[in-house]
Amino acid sequence: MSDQTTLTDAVHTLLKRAIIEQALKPGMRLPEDTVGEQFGVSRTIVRHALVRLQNEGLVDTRRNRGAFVAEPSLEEAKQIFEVRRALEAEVIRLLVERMPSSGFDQLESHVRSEQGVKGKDGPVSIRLAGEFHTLLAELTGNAVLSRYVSEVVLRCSLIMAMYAKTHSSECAVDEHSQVIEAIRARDVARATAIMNHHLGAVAGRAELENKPDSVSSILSRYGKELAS
Amino acid sequence: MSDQTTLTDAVHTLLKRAIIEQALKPGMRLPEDTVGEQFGVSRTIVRHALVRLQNEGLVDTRRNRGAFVAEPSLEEAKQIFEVRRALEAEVIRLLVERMPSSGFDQLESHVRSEQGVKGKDGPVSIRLAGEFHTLLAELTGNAVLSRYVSEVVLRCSLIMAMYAKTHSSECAVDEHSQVIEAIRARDVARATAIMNHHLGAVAGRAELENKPDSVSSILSRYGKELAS
DNA sequence: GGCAAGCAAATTGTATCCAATTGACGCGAG
DNA sequence: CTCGCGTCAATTGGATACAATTTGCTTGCC
Repeated sequence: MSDQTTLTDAVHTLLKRAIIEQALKPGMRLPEDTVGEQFGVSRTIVRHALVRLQNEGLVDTRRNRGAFVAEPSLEEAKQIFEVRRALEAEVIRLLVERMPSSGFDQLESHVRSEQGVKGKDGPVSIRLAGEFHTLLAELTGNAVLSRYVSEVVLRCSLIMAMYAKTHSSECAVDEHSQVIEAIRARDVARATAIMNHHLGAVAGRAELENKPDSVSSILSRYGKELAS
Repeated sequence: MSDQTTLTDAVHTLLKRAIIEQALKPGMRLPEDTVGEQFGVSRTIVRHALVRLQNEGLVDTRRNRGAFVAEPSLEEAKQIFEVRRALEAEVIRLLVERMPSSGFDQLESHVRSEQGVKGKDGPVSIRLAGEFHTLLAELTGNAVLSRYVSEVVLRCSLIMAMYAKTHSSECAVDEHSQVIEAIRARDVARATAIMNHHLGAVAGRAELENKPDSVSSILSRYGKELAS
């Protein structure tokens, strides 16, 4: 997968990183030829990359209008967090049951990386916070689960980019350590509780900000009057 | 989504149906221009559809080699069932909590459809059995969850196509009814237990059939002798 | 008879080209 | 002054053409 280095993969990866690091902000347009000439490839490539990003829920495309960085509505955000909670609970259950031998080392090493950028709210911090969860999922050895977790984590990054003022990474790192410890102690209930609290805090921080809901979701409540 | 009727969507849908109904069997090649001229569209469209199918795990593509209907290994199959169990457990939890008003009617109506084709092991039976689970997921109102369930259900259909002699739909229909009843009674534990048993039976049936494993996975056990 | 090198066919990877749809601007009527 | 309509630029949707890579087969050599 990684060495299957077609141009489409490269563009896809770059765009993905640009989106989750908030270089490309939600709602921003992504014209195919602009992106294409930026990377020095043709529209065909960009198009394929955009199709994949759309499947991952990171961009929305509207027919004959173009692609935009996705703007998840609050409703969508809730759904994503709901799924994420369920998936990560499964991850924890599996890890308590069968954490690979080098697993804890990798996790602790990652947490140290996170602590290394503690305080800075830059893009690196955001990416690392997400990658902790992705790493956790990969350690289950279940590629399907890992892919899904990766997707929802990325979309959550996008949500935080929209609805949270700051990523507040300091509490996250602590909770990451606590999760590791609970898993090491084979305490499913505690690990799940911490994880739920962790995600709940993140989700709550997002929802408390009274950012305007997406336009389409607002108008959908008024559209019925014109439906006849 | 449905009225965004681009050609890519159409081809994607058709190929998907052809695969899960086993008209296209696992391992079968899907050359872009063959498929293209079959549907009367250009390779561009087919390629987009194939990219999407690959993301859904229904086809494998190898660089400069082409696309093949996926042949999930037993390992992959186990992973998919693992994720499916977790996702469907979440579906049940959510439905017990917030089943929409017309939900039970839709479910019972669907089960009646399934009973209508009872006994026939044709493609229709396979599709309906899967759609029950998809419908269940859609009733949660969570589009993300619904999409993931839909994906794993489809991949499970593919797995059954490879590893199970018959789809044995008669027990499935019964268990579907039992799940509905348990949800109606708001009994999460029972509903989950039935669902796990249901999926376990399906998975077990797949593994007990000693169908040949995928070629690469078989040969990997013999390759060592020639490896030097 | 088996094996390696090389050639030819098939298939994908990428770029370019034409057509169709959309949004915006400007003009004129009320 | 505002609203509706027509034209036009911009952008995507789709098809075709060319290049690169792989595969299988043929051929010649050992």
